[in-house]
Amino acid sequence: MNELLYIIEDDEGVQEVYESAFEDLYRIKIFGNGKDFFDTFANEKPDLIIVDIMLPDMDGYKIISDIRKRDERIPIIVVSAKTDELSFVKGLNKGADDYMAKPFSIMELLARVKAGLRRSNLLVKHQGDFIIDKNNFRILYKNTDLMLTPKEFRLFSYMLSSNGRTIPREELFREIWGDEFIGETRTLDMHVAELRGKLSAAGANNVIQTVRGIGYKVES
Amino acid sequence: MNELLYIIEDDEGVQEVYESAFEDLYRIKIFGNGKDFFDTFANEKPDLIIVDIMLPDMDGYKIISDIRKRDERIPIIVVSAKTDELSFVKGLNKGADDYMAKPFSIMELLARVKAGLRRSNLLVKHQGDFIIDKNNFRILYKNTDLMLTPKEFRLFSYMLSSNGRTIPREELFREIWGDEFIGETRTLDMHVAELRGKLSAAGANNVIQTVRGIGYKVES
DNA sequence: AGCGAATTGTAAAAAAACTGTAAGCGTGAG
DNA sequence: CTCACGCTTACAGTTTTTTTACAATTCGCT
Repeated sequence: MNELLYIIEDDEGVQEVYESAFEDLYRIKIFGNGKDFFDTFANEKPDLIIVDIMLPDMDGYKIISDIRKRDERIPIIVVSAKTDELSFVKGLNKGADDYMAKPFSIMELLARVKAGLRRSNLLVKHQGDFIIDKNNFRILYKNTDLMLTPKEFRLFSYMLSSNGRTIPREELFREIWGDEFIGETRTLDMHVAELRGKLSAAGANNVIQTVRGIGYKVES
Repeated sequence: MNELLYIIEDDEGVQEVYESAFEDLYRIKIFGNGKDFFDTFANEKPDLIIVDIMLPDMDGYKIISDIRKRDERIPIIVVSAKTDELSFVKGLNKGADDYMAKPFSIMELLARVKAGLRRSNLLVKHQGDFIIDKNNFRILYKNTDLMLTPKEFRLFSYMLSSNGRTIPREELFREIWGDEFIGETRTLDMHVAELRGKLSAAGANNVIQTVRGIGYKVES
């Protein structure tokens, strides 16, 4: 559900800063050098990449252009301890989208990352006839707003994002309700009923199917 | 490679100041009046324009709006010897991006120009009918200063700058109040109420919409 | 096919959460 | 001192979420 960030940074102190900053907000993987990064990058693409320019085994600029050779659009944020503009300009010319000087504030970091994700349109996701608009916490079905409440929004976007897989009730509880695991109650069913109501009101029928004994499934 | 600046300024003494200030940094062309400027402007577009408001043959304001008719995005910096705020406000409303009072320091000039070339760092930002003036911590709506307090200014400029996105309350707390995130209090609502009051007093209605359970949204 | 337990759907009521607004307090600048 | 500003408290009006209670459905088993 959360966006996945790759961070290339060798300083362990700074690594910790990243970890605490993104905790609970995004999923992150931190690489201490360029090689580890590219090994993983070959198999899995993140939603955004943060690169420190000064690295032990590889030039940060080279990393940026290598990333760009393999992928045109993933947002890249350059980070550098150098205060001079030149190093940033160079990074931007290699294909980075944004830059930050060390030391940076957590707030600034979060803002940049969010901006990067927005730019790449990740906050608006198309899923069949549905559009999940995380900017405005709405879900549209063929251009009509389903007018979901916050909980419904979270529930249904989770369902939509799990391509046709049957999602166990337990998983939904865990994801949407978290630890406050609710024992015996019809809460989930109620929300599903609400969703079904709003869906069919918008002309979308049989979107949420129940898989008895397991959970629910959303046709992709 | 160097950026090209056009400067409209009749005073020869001031012209020399510009020349020495920009020497080696940017290419500049200085015009003593509006006619010369537009003759050249028809054929070649600069990266930034500096306009003195008091000119012999033509009203500086008229120049600004004429430029804007022909080009939407070239940054324009207004310069005036008038110390009153009104002339600047007028310039901004005609489409200028920034302003400077004479006499100005070379450093200030360079900073403004640099900021202008890098639109993102501009101290004056146009956002729909609003003008965010970070020089003086004001926000203008169609010629009128909203007279915001510092906190209101920070809050509303943040809201304005997030193009139509729904901003969660949490984010507003984080951005405006920082880490002193106190649990439940109506502080944010109060400031929003204040803002709404001042907005509608200025004739701007329904600018801040509340998105229940999430936060607020400012229509783009 | 019929029965019963487990599971799911639904309506209504209850509880909780959320927002707007009024009133008042403390503080610091002028 | 007085006033503007930022914040808090209290409460009312709504909306959202959960609970309760019961109906309906499914499935294994005889």
